[in-house]
Amino acid sequence: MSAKITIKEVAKKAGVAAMTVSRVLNRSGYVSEDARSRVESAVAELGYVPNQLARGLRSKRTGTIALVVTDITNPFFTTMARGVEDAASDTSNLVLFCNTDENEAEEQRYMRLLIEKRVDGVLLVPAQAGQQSLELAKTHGVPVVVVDRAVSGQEVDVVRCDSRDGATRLADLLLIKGHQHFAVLAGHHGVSTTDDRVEAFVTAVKQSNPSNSIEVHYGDFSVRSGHENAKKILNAEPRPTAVFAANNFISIGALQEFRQQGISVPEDIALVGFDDLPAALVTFPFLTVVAQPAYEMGRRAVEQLFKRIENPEASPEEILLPTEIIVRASSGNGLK
Amino acid sequence: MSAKITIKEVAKKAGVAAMTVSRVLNRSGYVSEDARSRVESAVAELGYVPNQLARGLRSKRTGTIALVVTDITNPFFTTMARGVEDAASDTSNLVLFCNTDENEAEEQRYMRLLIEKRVDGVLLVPAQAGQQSLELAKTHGVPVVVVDRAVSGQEVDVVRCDSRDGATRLADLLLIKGHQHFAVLAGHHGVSTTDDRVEAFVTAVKQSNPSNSIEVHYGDFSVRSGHENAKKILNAEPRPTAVFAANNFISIGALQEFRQQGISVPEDIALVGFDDLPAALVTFPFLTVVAQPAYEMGRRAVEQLFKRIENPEASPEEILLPTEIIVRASSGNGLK
DNA sequence: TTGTACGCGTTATCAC
DNA sequence: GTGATAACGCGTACAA
Repeated sequence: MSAKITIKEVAKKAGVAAMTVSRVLNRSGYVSEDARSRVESAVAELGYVPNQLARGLRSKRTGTIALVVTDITNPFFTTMARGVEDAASDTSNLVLFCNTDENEAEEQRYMRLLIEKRVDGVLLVPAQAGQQSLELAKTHGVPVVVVDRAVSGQEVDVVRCDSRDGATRLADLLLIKGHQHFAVLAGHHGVSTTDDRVEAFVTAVKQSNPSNSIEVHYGDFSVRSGHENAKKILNAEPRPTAVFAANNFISIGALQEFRQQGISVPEDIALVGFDDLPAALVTFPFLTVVAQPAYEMGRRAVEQLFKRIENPEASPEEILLPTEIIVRASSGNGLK
Repeated sequence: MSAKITIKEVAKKAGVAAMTVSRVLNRSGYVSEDARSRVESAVAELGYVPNQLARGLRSKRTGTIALVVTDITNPFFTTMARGVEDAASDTSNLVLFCNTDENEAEEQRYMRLLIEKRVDGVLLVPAQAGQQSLELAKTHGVPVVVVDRAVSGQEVDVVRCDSRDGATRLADLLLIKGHQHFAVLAGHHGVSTTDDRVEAFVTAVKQSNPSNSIEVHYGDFSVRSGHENAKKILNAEPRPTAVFAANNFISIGALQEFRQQGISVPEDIALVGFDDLPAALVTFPFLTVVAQPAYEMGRRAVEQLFKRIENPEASPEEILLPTEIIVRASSGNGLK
């Protein structure tokens, strides 16, 4: 247990000043070849590892960013997290991850902890409006990039997909197949992805034919919510023939509920949703979905964060990534 | 953009010394009610957030731990990560996550970065033997708890499941159904979970009847590996009637391959494996598996890490968590 | 109960 | 090219 080696001991061993060691390590300033090689061997011999705490205290850079999501357990966010970590790793940055469970108080608690840690920046999937957390970050000069969801009235970079467009395409798909009675299994009211998807879907359905019926059930982005709201649909009159689930977990919950009740998809009811399941997790690709490029979203968000860190004064950007509609069995062949 | 507030400014505003502010914040030492309340309002008014870098530099505690896994994208590790984060969050600790992709060089690179950051401890799923990383950590006095996999010849805490026991139970299940020709789709040779599972399975099969046939195909814990090795099985002579996949991804790869080739599971071939898929991700629970308590493993590992941090001299413990065998359709009803 | 001096390990600054 | 010095923001040790 070599007592902790500091830069001074390396300096002494190499016969130079601490400052010279620092210059070698950071490739800053001029150092003679001779001194450089002596420092390098001293570092190797002593097994010296610089202390990032001290470094960060002076240089205001910690080499750490944070990813705040609602639940890493959702494969959409897991994939995003992998993209984030890969991109961060390219520049030797490390990533802290936080789960808010869609809870604003938790989000703010984490934000405070992250500010304490002096992270270089934060990637935030806002639990809801995100106002308070964003203010907090701004007050303390911590760069933030919002991911996946939009926020209103905030000057901040956003990397996300166009939920309206995706929802519209799913609606069109179902309308072409002749459906007239729809249901939407939505997430939390007030979250941009929920509101955008619901609004676009409803609009498309109503524009196609004002006498189409459509019921919207809010809940949250969970399997349980999918179950509960699917149950309500089955008792509705007229019973919807096509259902739009606002995310992957809701789709799965609904599918499970339908199966339990002996309702066949797509024969008895068509089902479409947002967010594809990773190919590695699924043996029957079955659900018709709008797939969002989660991995790419993670990478792009990191790139944008680094740009923001480099240039804090640039005006905020909103980056919209393309989605892809993948038609599979669950949307059916249309009404008979 | 309040310039950065320090403890001194809080002190001045409250009319006390910085030290008193520190005492209030850390609830250490005596502080009069009067001073305390003045400090508290000053903190609130200024929106002061302590600097963990400076704090950690003095106190040798950063409130950060790390989780090093092979791939967060594997739901087994995702679930574990959630357990880790929840447990860490209970005591306001933050978690750094790293993906090694089963690569030892990457593992060591991360370990060095984590030492630089002076994390309080590391939870490590060793890519392979883990020797070098563990030595590195020991040299620098960083506590480590090994998770999911065993390591040999190292004095270190380990939290994992009994792979031998699980593999044996799966073998017994298949043997009772009358199978005589087996195949194992294994992971990397040299990883304890691979070796334990293979060895226990082979032993059980051979002990039951020495004339049973069994072929073992090594690869890695990926869907691709499942595909490739499943292909080899189908060409074998005699063709195995029962297959044991060493983890969830291999199971899925094999299942996909069988389906593509028109082979029915379990009618044509029985399939069992390690690691259940989260209920939230699956609409047909189909695979017969040995399920490991990933979430619990994450929590326990954190607890053990904190114990180790508290008491670095205690002798290392190996904690074995129970597994559960879940019998579903994929193991079939036995040979006709 | 409160305050002062000092040091944690590093880098920015300015001299040589 | 290189080094001495101060400073980053806080907590430990001790004194008052």
